[in-house]
Amino acid sequence: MPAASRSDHHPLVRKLESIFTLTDDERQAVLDLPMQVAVIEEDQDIVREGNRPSRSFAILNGFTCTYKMTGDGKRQIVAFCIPGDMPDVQSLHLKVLDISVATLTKCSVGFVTHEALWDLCMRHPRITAAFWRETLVEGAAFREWILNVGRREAYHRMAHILCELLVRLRAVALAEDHVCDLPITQVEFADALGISTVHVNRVLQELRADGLIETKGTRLIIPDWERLKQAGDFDETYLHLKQGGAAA
Amino acid sequence: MPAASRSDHHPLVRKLESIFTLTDDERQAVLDLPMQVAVIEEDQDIVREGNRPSRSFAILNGFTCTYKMTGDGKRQIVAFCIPGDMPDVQSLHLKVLDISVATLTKCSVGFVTHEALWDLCMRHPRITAAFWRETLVEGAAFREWILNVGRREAYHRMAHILCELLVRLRAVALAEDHVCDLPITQVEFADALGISTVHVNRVLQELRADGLIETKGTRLIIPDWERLKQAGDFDETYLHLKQGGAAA
DNA sequence: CGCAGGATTGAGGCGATTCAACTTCTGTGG
DNA sequence: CCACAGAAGTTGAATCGCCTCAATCCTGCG
Repeated sequence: MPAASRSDHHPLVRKLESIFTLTDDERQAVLDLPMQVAVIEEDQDIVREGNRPSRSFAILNGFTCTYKMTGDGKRQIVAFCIPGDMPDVQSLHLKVLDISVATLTKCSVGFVTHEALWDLCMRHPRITAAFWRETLVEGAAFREWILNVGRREAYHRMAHILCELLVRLRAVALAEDHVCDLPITQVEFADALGISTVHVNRVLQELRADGLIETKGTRLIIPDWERLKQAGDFDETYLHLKQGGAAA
Repeated sequence: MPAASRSDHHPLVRKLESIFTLTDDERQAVLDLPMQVAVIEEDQDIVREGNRPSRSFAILNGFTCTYKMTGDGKRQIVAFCIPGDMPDVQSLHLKVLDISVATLTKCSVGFVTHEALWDLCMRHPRITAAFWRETLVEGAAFREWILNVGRREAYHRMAHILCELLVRLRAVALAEDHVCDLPITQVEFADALGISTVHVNRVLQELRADGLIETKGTRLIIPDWERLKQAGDFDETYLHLKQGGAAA
């Protein structure tokens, strides 16, 4: 079925299908969503804290992060977003954005008006439920992030975030078993982990020296997944991924 | 109207009414929710990470916190929960809990089965939307928490969390303008802020010395709200409270 | 009165920071 | 194909914020 296979390429359909099986009616409604695609260069803000957007967007391609700033200009990245994510769904309910979303690489994103999203949700309660579920999963990731930043030392913190990224990338088929492309600079890691760039560098060297990771440019290779997991005190439960259904 | 005034005491009705105006039908559906009330002593876990609960609960009275633990036994509190909050709604969608919820004081909590909640949501899309909105607000608080722990020094971190608590307590009429009862020990603050108890103590002393706070037992008095806000780099936008509608 | 949990204090140590220089990449234009 | 510029990554030294350990002091309460 060419139609069905094409719909699999729609990021929202893919995301929703990973949560529950859509009826034809529901799938069609999602496919009918008017989506405006835009390409955005590296290191650009897509939306900014304080904005009052009238639409949300999904990452179709590329990496982004959501971040906040302190009054004295220090940045904290609170999440890395990968294809399929919708970093600012919140704006559907909350008038003014409390975060900014920036591209880490050149990205293509699909904008959908709040009006269209609302309409979709009101007609399809199970889709609303799925979005709500996604918000809850996102919340779980934030909680783990707090634990990571609050209670783990830099070395373990870094190991943990690398584990999270690999597992999430695997879930959207952007990573092989223990290899992935990670276009994240040390400055960005620093802002994500709440430490300095200098220290990120030192910690990465330690991880390399301990044989837990290898890097070639932006390519990350994990020679010993079990030991990295252990170093990062990582247990993927909090990501609430569908068990089993990663591949294919 | 005695009926209406009584319904105002229902924590969920109150919460929902703070988001949008319920129809009589919706209000009645919430009031009809079968809720099992329980009293739980201080320092008890209500639910634990790894549990698979078949019901969620609302805090009717008292303080709780949600927390996570690292593998080596360090605790990180990720949120303080006050009356009206439902710390584990997530369990409605996510099978296994990624957090524990513990009482800080003796609490009364109201349990509602997932079945009843699902039923309510499926019949009343606007109520689903309101719950979803709550989840988004909770997420915003987590993000700010990450920023706080990741990028602010202990002194400012503490000031910030005190600001958040006061504002949230005011919103549910549990605080006067600049005074509230805060039954949170220094150990608990330490676990919330990601610092040691000793340091919590020193930071509190600094805040007192600077005239930003006063404490009498569990009573917190804020002599200079503006300066405390400034010290905490606090801007309440992220709490997404209905503007205006605090008092009364 | 005496106990327990919470709060407080001091001293020494470590993790992480800052600052500043230096090196290595990567992409671009001559 | 090489030269160059800017970004990213690396290094060392001095310093600071916060931690740990351990003792002490409260305060409410049986």
